[in-house]
Amino acid sequence: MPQLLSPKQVAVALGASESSLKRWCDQGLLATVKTAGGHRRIAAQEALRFAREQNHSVVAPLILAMPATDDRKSRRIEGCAERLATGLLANNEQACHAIVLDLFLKGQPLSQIFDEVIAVAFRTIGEKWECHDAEVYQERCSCQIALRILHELRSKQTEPNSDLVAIGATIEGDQYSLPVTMSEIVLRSVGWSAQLLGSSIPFDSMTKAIQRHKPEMFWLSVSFIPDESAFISGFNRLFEAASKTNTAMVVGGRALTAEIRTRLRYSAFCDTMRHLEDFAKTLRRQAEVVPKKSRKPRKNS
Amino acid sequence: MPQLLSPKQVAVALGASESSLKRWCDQGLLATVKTAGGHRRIAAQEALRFAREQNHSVVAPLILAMPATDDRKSRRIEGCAERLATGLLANNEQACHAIVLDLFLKGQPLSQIFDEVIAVAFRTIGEKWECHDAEVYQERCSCQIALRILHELRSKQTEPNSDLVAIGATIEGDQYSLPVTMSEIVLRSVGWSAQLLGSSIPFDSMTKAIQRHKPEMFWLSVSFIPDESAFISGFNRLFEAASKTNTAMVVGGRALTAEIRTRLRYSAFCDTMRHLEDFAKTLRRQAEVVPKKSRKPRKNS
DNA sequence: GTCGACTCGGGTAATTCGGGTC
DNA sequence: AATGTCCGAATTACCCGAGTCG
Repeated sequence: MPQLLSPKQVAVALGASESSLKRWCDQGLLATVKTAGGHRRIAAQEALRFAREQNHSVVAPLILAMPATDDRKSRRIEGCAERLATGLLANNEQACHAIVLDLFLKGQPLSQIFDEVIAVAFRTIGEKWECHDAEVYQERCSCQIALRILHELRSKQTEPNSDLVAIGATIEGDQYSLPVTMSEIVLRSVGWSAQLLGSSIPFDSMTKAIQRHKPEMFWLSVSFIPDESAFISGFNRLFEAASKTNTAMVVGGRALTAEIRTRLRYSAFCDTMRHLEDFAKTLRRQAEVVPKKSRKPRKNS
Repeated sequence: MPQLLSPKQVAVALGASESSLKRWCDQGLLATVKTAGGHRRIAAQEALRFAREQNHSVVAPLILAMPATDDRKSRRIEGCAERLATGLLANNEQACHAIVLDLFLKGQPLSQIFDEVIAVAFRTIGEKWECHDAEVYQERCSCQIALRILHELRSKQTEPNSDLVAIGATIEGDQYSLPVTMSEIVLRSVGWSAQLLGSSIPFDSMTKAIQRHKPEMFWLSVSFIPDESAFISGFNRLFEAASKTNTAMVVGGRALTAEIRTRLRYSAFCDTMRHLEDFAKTLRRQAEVVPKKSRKPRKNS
């Protein structure tokens, strides 16, 4: 059975307006089938044929070529993770781009896209890797693609001008930059001036950063712990330093097992990006009620 | 994914009249696609390319995905490295962005921007770090900013559709992603379908990638060598595998001292991005003379 | 059955076409 | 030789109230 697309989907795929598409259909340039109610439906293959024939270069052939950009799947967030994982492993950057950007433009909260699509996709890839169904380089390559997508999302955010500053990092030896980058974007999306230091930062340097910038929040994404005892002592020293500047310490990451957490001191532990988002919102509201130090006046309030 | 612009949009972006634009398109100076009704559509990347190489510096209000330019400062490449280093250390992302993108827009070759501005700036930062004038986190943070700038540059390149494939990576334990990312962009700028696997890839997995994709080139950026003898033996095994698929092995990076190089086998060693660019051009010309395997016919020849 | 998002027709304003001239 | 302006016809984009889809 042929894949049927709505006029709008084909329109965005071809980079044309819906009206133009309508005309083209009525002129017979594009074969359509009609629903009982008279709505046009275009077969994916037909759209591709038309694209090649007339336009020769399509804006987003991926939307047409990708499996099941059917209404149900593309609109709902479920299924996207699966399609993203497939796209990443196939090294189909355009398709991956389209999936995530679509969700973003549809108004899905970033935290949800990260938790339910990107994180899930990488969990899938990780499982495949463990079963030797995927190569190391595929996983790394997927990270590169995801990182580029994240950077694009970030560039679409409004520049934060809040006086609430958050600083984030990963610990020395932890090279997983994806989660910590997602955290930065989520924090920026809820009005924080979030600033990612980068991956693999020694605790000493984090301390320096806290002392120098006195942020309202410091977040640490921990995906890998090279030396557990060194981590615990280093982290707790960092917590001490953060207390002195009234900096909330937030931690997260899959390497923080319950067992390790019992030996850490922190302001909040976040399992997901949504948790982080909620905590950041709470903290912001509180800060607005109790202004501190040299707070600048806000725009309209 | 490639954004299509109308002739008028491009005309105002370039500060020319629509008629001139029409003529340029018909002359073949600007690649266009046509709608079903015969209207021209120009890819944003194509317009950017044209602006860079022909219409240099006559770009007025490129509000189309490029930041406003500052003629005074950005004209000469000298001094930019210094300003970039200052901007990076001050964590002034916008300024850094403007410096690099201005040079790009003015038509500076990417290889030159990388060699003479970005690399120099990071050398400066490295020196400051050694003198304890800069913190580790500042260096890492600078890398984050630079990476975002590189990703933006990459997104402005025309999508490679060459059948010359290059694959790149850094070795396991080498986390310096800046140089290898710059290499990818340079290769793409001279018509290669360059594909970065990522950082810290085991030799075994590189071998798999070569065997699976049979690229015309494999490049390795080596900024750090955890284990010298393991590196040498691993690399030479990789070279063997590459020979079997007729893949040119290109290496570069500051960790490759003359002493180590004597114990390696490779097709080319590149000290700078310009070297890499020149080598890639040479290889491409050769490949065009001696077409291989299932080479597709090129557009007009 | 409700509901939000989408699509239907059709009408109108804005662009773009090709070509000719300045 | 190259650019900018002007023209009638054709094409495209945007808008609206009613109806359909999921």
